[in-house]
Amino acid sequence: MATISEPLYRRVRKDIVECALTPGKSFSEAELGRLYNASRTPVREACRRLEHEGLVRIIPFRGYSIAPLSVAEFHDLQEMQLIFEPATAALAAGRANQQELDEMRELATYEYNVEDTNSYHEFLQTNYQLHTLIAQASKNKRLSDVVSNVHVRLMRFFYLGLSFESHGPTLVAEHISMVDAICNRDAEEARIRATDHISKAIERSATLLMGAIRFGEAVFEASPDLAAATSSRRYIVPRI
Amino acid sequence: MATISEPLYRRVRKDIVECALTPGKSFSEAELGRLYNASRTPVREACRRLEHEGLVRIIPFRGYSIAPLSVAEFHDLQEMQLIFEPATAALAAGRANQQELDEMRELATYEYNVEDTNSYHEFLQTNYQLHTLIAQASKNKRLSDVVSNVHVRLMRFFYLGLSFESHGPTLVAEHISMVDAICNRDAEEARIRATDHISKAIERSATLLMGAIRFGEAVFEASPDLAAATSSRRYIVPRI
DNA sequence: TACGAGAAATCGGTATACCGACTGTTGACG
DNA sequence: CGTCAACAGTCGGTATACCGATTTCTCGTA
Repeated sequence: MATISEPLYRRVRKDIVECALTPGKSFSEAELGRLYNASRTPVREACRRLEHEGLVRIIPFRGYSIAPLSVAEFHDLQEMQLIFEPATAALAAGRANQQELDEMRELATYEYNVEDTNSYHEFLQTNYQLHTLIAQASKNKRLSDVVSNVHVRLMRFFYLGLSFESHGPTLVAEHISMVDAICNRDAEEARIRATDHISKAIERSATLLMGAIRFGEAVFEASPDLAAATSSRRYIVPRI
Repeated sequence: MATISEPLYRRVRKDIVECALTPGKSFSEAELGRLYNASRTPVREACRRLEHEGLVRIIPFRGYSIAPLSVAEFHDLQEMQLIFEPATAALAAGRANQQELDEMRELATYEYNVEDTNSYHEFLQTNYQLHTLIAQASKNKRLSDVVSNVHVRLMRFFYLGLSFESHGPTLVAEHISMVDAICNRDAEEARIRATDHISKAIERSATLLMGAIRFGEAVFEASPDLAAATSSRRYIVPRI
């Protein structure tokens, strides 16, 4: 590989996910190019990709900003998880191969130390890998791409410390329970346990959200999504 | 709006969806630029977007091709529909506003003439609009974006005449039944009817697939997805 | 004739100059 | 003093020249 664009894209994505690039912060192509030592063309390309993935926002003729974090987005993404994960777990139960099952067990047993930030971040990666692997095991590439994207976008919230705090052993137990069902090829049980896992994760983050909204006023945006959703325009869906 | 990129993207997407651009056909940036009277930059941008949406394939340093249609993709997309549509229908039952409900009824009653290709294409658009509207009524923007993309990708198969043939009244009945449940704010009933609708659509297309695979040898690719999926590499999911 | 090395052509990746859209500022006029 | 219009600065959109990766063709050699 000799392209500038691809590694640039990965680096910027990593920095956005880990919140090294502040959510909501606006920037210009030249600025980002200076930061990562690249010229405008690959920067543009990376930004376009990131926009499709919901990590960057583009205002035509104006500029860019790191996609802000909003309560609405957090809610949307978790709602999607609640729909997707039980489905992928059930499919994985029927389709995963032995290698995948082994890998799942390995990833599911990872536990982290609440006190240690590095350990927490390590866990976030492991958690991402586990859920993505389950999605991949569904053998539905298009589906697993979507699930992976949902996780990537959620990770930004987790990197802010929004969730998971002090839930280490609980989470591991839920993961193992889910993976067990998949290993037993029990699709319905896998579906139930995945639903349970995501539901509980949503409950856990709900309480944390309360505190986060206040501290995060600089980071969280004032939910323009909601305004757009409730505006009373006529619903004409465009054709292709 | 004064950009070249955006309308170009829409035009190309339309042509791909309607199979005016042959699935699998390879092309170069310059070629597409000549076809649509645009220079390389906007062409590149449009192609990148389309790649992300699964309508164009990019081979690095080599060139582009219109994403081929494969049985694997068709299967994946329908499987996703079976997961997403019942969920969006249930959410829409709880969240749709009056305008959306009115619009749904209008779209659901559209019937087409089996003999007339124009009428069939008109129906494909209406069908797309209905399903997209239901997704939008879920008030989950990220979810509805995904659902919309699944439909766009499926429409290519339908434009080939792969499905829907001579099922007009049946389809309309299923649509109305689904919309009725949503209008009654009955989430569980909406979920059931959406599941029913998609299941039947999958069954209907299954029989049609048989014939299509043969006639479509030039159009359908030999399922490299399956080969990739079953290859016995070690499953290491990359980190972010 | 078969094969392989090297040259040439093709085409995407990148850098960059230029253009036009949008913003913010400033100054003149009411 | 307030308002609005003209202007200048900033920055993304586009066109294009150049570069390098990949492939293909060709020609010489075994």
